[in-house]
Amino acid sequence: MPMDYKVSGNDIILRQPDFDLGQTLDCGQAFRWEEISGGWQGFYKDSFLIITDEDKEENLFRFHDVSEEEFLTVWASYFDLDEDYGKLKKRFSSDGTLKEACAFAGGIRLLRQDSWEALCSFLISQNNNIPRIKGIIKRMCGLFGGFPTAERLASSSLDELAPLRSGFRAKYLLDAARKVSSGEVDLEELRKIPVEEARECLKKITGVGPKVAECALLYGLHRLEAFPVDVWIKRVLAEYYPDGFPEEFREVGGIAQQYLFHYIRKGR
DNA sequence: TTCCAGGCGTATC
DNA sequence: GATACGCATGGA
Repeated sequence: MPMDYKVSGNDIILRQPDFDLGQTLDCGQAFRWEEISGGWQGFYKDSFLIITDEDKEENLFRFHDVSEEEFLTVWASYFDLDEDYGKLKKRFSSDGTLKEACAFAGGIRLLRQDSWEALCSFLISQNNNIPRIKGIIKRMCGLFGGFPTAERLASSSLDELAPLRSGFRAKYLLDAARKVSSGEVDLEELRKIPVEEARECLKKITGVGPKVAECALLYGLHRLEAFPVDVWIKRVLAEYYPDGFPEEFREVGGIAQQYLFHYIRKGR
């Protein structure tokens, strides 16, 4: 499916069905986006973006002050524009619950986030709520002048992280920073190896259990077979899938999970 | 005031 | 291997 976009002055105009900014950027997968008039602003690594709805009827979006090269090399990947979500949703529609979830919020896309940032984000997410997760990450970026690299974080102390008010999670961040910066956990390598091995490798980090490992795999490494189960997904599984989640969707279970998560929280 | 939040480490059985 | 409890913080 060729990408449908054009250059407009300093901006890029994209035509993209199956894409809703709020549903995608505020559904608990990424925590560095904030709503502005007509759209959203946020970061991928150090790249800043303002993206607005250009024409909702026509599925048009405006990427502000973005060169064609930056659009193609950074944002097209970040927003997963190569994936045909229409086709995915069609596939999911053979299941009644998933059909409902996709009908409720069919504009969700699975972002291809930075692996290190996603790992940190979901370490912070544990036993926490979304507004506070955002607050902690915002304070972290403020403290370090952008999202800190693993190396930078590894060279800091618990005292330095105190202003984050991240509670017991601060020590987890430091352990992750040490193991990633030393190469003991090689995040990029985890894209290639069998998912079960990648899971076990991530769990070497203190504070990474089953849930955080799945989130790091899905949101940071785009391992679509990862299926994070939190309290909300537990409710979905208990209520709608008492015999287990359908095996036929397992290879893209992470995307299905994203629709279901949003649906159970906001959709009924 | 008490409960809960995209859990995990530890102790105990 | 299963289950119970504490953990930092702050909003509801």
